[in-house]
Amino acid sequence: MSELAEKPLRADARRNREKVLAAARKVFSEQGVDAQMDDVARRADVGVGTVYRHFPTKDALLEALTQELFDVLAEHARGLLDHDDPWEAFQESLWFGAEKTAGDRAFTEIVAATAAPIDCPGRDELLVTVGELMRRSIEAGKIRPDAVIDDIPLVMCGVGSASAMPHPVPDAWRRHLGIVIDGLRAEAVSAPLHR
Amino acid sequence: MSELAEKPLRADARRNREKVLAAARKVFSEQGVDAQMDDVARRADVGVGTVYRHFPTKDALLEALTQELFDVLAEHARGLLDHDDPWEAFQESLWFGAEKTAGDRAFTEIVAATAAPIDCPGRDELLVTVGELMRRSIEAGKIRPDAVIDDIPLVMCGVGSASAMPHPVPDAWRRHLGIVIDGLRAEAVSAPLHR
Amino acid sequence: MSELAEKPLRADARRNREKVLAAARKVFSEQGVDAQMDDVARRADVGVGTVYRHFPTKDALLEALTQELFDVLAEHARGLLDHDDPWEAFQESLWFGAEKTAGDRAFTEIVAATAAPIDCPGRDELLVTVGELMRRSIEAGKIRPDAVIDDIPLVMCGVGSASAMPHPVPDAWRRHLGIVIDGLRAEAVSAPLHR
Amino acid sequence: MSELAEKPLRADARRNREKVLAAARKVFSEQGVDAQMDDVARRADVGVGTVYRHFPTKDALLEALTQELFDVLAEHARGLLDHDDPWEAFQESLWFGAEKTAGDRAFTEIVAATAAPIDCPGRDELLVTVGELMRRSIEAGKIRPDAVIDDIPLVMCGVGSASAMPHPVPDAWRRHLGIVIDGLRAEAVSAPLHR
DNA sequence: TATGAATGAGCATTCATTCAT
DNA sequence: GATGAATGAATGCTCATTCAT
Repeated sequence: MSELAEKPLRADARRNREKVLAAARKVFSEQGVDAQMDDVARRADVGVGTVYRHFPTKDALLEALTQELFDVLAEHARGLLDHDDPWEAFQESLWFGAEKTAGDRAFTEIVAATAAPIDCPGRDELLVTVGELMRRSIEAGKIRPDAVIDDIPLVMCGVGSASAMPHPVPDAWRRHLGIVIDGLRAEAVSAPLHR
Repeated sequence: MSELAEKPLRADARRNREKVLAAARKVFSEQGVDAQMDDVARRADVGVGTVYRHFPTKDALLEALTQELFDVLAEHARGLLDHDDPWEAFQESLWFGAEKTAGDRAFTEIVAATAAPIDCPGRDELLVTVGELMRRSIEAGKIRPDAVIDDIPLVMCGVGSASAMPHPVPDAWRRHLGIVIDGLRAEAVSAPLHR
Repeated sequence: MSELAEKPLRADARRNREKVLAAARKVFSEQGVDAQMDDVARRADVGVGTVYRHFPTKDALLEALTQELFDVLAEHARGLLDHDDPWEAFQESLWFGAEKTAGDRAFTEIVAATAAPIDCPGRDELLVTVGELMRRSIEAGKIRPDAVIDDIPLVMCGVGSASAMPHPVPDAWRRHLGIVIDGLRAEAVSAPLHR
Repeated sequence: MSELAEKPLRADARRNREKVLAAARKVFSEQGVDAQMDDVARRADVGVGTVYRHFPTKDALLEALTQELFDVLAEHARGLLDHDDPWEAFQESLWFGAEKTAGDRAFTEIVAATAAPIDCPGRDELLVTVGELMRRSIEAGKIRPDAVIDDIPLVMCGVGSASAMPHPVPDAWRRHLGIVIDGLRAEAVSAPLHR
């Protein structure tokens, strides 16, 4: 925890790193991964050079952003492992993830792997944790037994795409998630999946 | 069908147009909208000029591709309007659409509006028809009454993204669609949507 | 007249050649040398191939056009050699040339050599003839003795540019030519040229 | 001079901007407006990107070049407004303009409007000033009373074309201008212009 | 260290010319 | 011969990344 310490980073440097990340979050979330590094720099009110000092490539920046988001989600999900009701916890993990994610164009593009194949470290960790909540919910008879964790990312693509629809409907992603959750309930099974 | 008659097009021209369309279908579906026109030309085994003769801009080509797909789906959906069981018909329209669409990167990017705002004429027509099937299914008590047609495109984004996942699971999209359909059933309602 | 005969050319072929020339005249004179071969073909109501059958390259076509014009001018100038008053004849040759030439963008570009260095056969012949009229006028004491034939082409550039001015003034070229002619008079000499 | 202050521009940036302008001046003046941006960059010994950083489009660069030239001419002409003898001043403005302009292919093409309709801000200002010198000269009985300012640009086309003639004669443009000036004298009038 | 100017490979598009029908 | 579709080199412009100040 301290051995690894990657140079404490001067105070102003850390501040700049944060400014860049914040700007990048906004810019990429609004314009998608095709947004330009110059835009990020401008939004952060620093020179491009500074952006590159902290993140060696555009992909690295995107990865940091993605990682950061996955970390927040994973952290939250881990907290839910202590929840009494796994089904409640599972749902909450989805709602939380959707909330953080809906309307983030870059994130959606990356998750849909539509964008360049950026490594999503943190993704797997999140999925493992949510997968555990899922397993418990299945065990508790709340989720259909044939559901698997890989079903979840696709849901998130739907959620993410909501805000980009031609005629965006507010809360469209909430409707979507609601439907999917209902479809995941044990009672919902009409036929085994993968017909 | 005959009134508009846009010049019958010489036999070889039509053949090339088809070659270009086929190549574009492959290239864009594999690499997404960022694929290059030169790639399309190479794949079609023609010069770029030929691609441009048939489609004045890259966007026009993409639009043609999209339109074409929507047309197939709309046509199919229209045929389903005659089906006895609207719920069966509705499901079939989704399965058909998903089948045609799953794994098509460009289409997914466009539908998720992640890509440049390409006009999707045909999209609305498809939605109107599927919307009608939906309405009838609701009336027949098969689909939850709070479902709306705008819920569908989000599903398709999930379907489309399936093949692009880091560790693609075969039939992932089928599982996804199965779950969503179960979530759309009238019996599935657990709480009104849009909590 | 017959020995040289470059293949009599079938009637329809000759007709096509004329159609192409007429179209090219219009198109290039309106749009300048950057006009496209396809435009010429469309205006002539033939395929590009036909244009190329008669003129192997764009430059050849442009050259034919230019030649044709120079021929008309030279022919006219030759006729003026018989005129009694060389000064009258000289002026007439200029007015005639200007009339034929004013407003012809391509011709002006070529004469101003602004355009690709197209060979102007015929140009020299014209200049020789007009030069002779000039010489006689000088001899007759009408034109300033220090004038030379090379002064004339520059005048024609001014004439040609008139119609392309931002706010074209009708008859602008006539005013220009009038001024220059007055400047060429023997009485006009204020100081030797080429100060 | 200070209010508009368009960012002082770093020393190296200004230097490069000058290098680009100088290169562009040479390249376009030699090869005309069809010269390539890459050529300009190569001549300036910078990357194309640098050219584009300073001038967003080729047209903008051409416009800057043109503007710059017009500014020099207008400035010079304005200085001549103080001259005692308007006729001397008028002539001087023409000689000065011709000197700066002769042999500049791009400028000639633009002035002859042969090239794409580039805005020539500055052109009007120059003409207004020279027009004033002209008016005064007419008033002073030195220039023919029927001359107008619009007669001047045509002269300049002749001047500009001189260096591009097939067999360029040194000082050809001087001869041309000398003739025209003589034609503009009040004594030169033989018949009203625009016969 | 921060800045933003410089770089140049990359890509969409045009158009003279060729050639199959 | 005529047609117009096919070709592909050429060209303007972009943007991730580097580097001088």
